[in-house]
Amino acid sequence: MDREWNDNQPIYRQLRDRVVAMILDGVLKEGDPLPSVRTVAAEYLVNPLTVLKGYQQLVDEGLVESRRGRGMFINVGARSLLLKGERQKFVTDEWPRIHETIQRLGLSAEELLNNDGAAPSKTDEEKPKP
Amino acid sequence: MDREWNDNQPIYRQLRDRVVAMILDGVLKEGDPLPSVRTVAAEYLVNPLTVLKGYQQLVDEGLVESRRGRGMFINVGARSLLLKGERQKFVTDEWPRIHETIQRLGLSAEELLNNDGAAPSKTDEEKPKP
DNA sequence: TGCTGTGTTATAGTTAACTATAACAGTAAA
DNA sequence: TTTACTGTTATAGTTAACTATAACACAGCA
Repeated sequence: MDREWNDNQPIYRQLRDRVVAMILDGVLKEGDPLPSVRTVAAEYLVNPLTVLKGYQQLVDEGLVESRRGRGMFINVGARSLLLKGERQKFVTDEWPRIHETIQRLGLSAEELLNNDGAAPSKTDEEKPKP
Repeated sequence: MDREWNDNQPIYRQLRDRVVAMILDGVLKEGDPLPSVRTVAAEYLVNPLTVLKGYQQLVDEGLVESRRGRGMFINVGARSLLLKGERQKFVTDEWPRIHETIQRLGLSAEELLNNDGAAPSKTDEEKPKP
């Protein structure tokens, strides 16, 4: 049903990324509680410690506050903090490599960015480098 | 000096990806020998077994042929085989996730395409979702 | 108080990735 | 043959990620 887990990345980081995505998408707002460690562990058939590790990462980043006995809650300013940090990280760390790959494969970055997830255009199959 | 290794991915797969990139870029052509296992291991301060594992992957993909005592050589048709396979993999497996991230961060195509690794443009810092 | 839900810590075991060290096996050239 | 490269296999140890199981600590509510 769900695409579940990606083999390229440790689960705890994928968990962290999901929460980040939910904050950016506005699904989780400041003050909202995160789904409990045990709940998530049960739902995704994962060890509670793995979930905790992902959540701890969020605490370390100042995005989430942990209150023993109560739960974990989104901090105020979490979203704007993320918009700065994640943009920075993406643009300087990830995009350059991605862009390189796109060019190497002879794909058009423009086309990919404008397509809303539609099928890729099937242009030249062979295009030997000069 | 070099960006060396990326922590998100096992070294042997990064090695595999580098060779793939060299093939796509035409740095390594059909029939060319790969740099020897021991050479690479020494140059990158990595265990020979790790290099071998990366190379074996290429053999399994039919991109490279191993000749005991001689070396490892790029197969004929390796590049065109890659152009098909890697494009497919990128467009269907990797790009959707990337595209999602870009939209989530509210990044624009312009921003990404114009920057050649320069500083990101500082547009709207806050842009709450509806 | 007792119960149930939170986060947290402790202990211990498995697997994949990586490492060190060494030996084996084939090719080619001096 | 000897030397010096190749790829390959064997043995064994470390670390990070993940797992199972259990207990501890705190909050809130009946």
